[in-house]
Amino acid sequence: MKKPKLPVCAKPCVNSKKMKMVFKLMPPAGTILDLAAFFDAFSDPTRARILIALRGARLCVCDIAGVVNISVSAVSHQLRLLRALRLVRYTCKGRMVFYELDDRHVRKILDVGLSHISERTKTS
Amino acid sequence: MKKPKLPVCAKPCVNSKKMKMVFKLMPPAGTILDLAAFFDAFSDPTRARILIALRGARLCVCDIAGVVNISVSAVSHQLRLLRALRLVRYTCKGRMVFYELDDRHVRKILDVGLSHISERTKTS
DNA sequence: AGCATACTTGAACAAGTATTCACATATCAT
DNA sequence: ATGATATGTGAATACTTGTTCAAGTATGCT
Repeated sequence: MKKPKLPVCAKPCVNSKKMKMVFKLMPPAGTILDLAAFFDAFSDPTRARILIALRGARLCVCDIAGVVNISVSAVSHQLRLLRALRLVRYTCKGRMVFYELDDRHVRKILDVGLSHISERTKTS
Repeated sequence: MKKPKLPVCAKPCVNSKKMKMVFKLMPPAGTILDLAAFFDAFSDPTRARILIALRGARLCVCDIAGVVNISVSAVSHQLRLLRALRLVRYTCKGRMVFYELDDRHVRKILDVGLSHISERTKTS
């Protein structure tokens, strides 16, 4: 009777100690989803333009539309998302609504992103 | 004969000096597109998990699939995108390919994003 | 009150994309 | 060489999403 082979793991490369260690470092699923949603706010060119514009000054919806060169409606839709994710804050003055970046993280992310881009274009 | 009214701007709120000033601060269109594409890499939950996993250690495709709990094929497709955007680097060891984060910006962005999330969840 | 302005919102369509499946390539073991 | 392992890739499908259009709220002006 042939001695049965030792049960070889179907995928020798997986289940390594390293993998388990990394797995333990992973944040909970909810955190990852929030993180992805947070970055998603920056991932659309229109929203990126809006955020960069707001990095320069506090602006009303109308001015944002002008700077970004897109319809007021489209801006409003995007601002709704940015509001929900707490990337922007707003204050009402009569019928006008002024938007600004919500906190330092947003500005920091924009800065790091922009410097990443400028370094990339320099080296390639 | 009635004196004609001064030509009032159709939208009084636009064309303000502030808007023009902000407009001049805007980076060129290409830069914005690159920036959005860069953040887009972080905006998918799967890619976010991959990047966070790689923040913990250098991993082969198989291990990434294990940690992220998704098919190897799906991981490979995402890695292709991450490679194209230069967010990850790889080195071959035989038939295995090890991936790691490409530069400090990527790690920094993940860190700032995670701290944004943790502060948000604390205050709300 | 009546009208214009500033902004918001819901529905619908178009465009983009993440995953799956099947197959291809390449390396290692026997 | 043969088979198994590790990864890459093209096509197809299902899902997501950004913009537009039309209509709705709310504030200010005369």
